[in-house]
Amino acid sequence: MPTNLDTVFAALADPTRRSILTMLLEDDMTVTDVAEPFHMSLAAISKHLTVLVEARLITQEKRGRVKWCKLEPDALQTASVWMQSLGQFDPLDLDAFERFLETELEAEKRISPPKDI
Amino acid sequence: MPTNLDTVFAALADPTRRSILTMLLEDDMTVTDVAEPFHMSLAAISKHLTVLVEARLITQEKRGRVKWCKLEPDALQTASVWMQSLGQFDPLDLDAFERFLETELEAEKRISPPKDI
DNA sequence: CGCATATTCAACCATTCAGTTGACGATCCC
DNA sequence: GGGATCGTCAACTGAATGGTTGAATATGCG
Repeated sequence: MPTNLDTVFAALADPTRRSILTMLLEDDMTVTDVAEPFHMSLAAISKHLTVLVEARLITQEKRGRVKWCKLEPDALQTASVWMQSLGQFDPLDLDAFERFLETELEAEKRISPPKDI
Repeated sequence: MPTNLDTVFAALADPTRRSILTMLLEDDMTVTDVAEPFHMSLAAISKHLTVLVEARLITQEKRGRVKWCKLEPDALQTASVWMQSLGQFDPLDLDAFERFLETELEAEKRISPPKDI
């Protein structure tokens, strides 16, 4: 019985799925539009999207022939808080947290969406 | 060529490994001590520890016969910042972030260390 | 030295995962 | 109705994962 954290982290462990999430950060997209930049079959992308849905990282809504994919960032928060608890600073200590953010925003810049990360 | 985010998230996707990390949050431990609460072979735990080392989530240092495992939370930060960027709030907006933490600390309480999560 | 402890290695097994291809069900539109 | 498009399903493959057991390697100690 995989827990929520299991599925969320497993979903995030794949670079294709992380790319999809960053693409959806910009806008909602249809399944074929999501698949377009990748060199892999539509079926493969469809499977990736199912993984993201089951991790509750996205939702899908069928309108007519097409299915729209929408980022659902709430599921990230449990995982994010879990990770912060390992970061060994008190999440309520915002001073420590501000220091953490200052040092870590450099690292973020090194991450370049929408390509594979 | 798996990237850092690949290995970090993959490492976090396993509940045994997350349990190990929370145990190490309390104190450094030897390999056999880490293995003790789990119902699985020492070799299995040794493999899990290797995964955590390769994700740079822990370090190991051999002193005499025993090998000490130490939490290395820095590797979490890249991943954590990546997740925050998906959370759609500006990490520098601490007001928004404080609101986020208030609502999410409940969720954290539902996570009970040191058992399997 | 010789034994016990600590950890890893090697080989193996079952399961899951990421991808493919081809067929199929919906839906839109002429 | 009939053709084109959108998306999933089913079956398959190869590789990775999580676990086992038994042997091997270090190291500490009497």
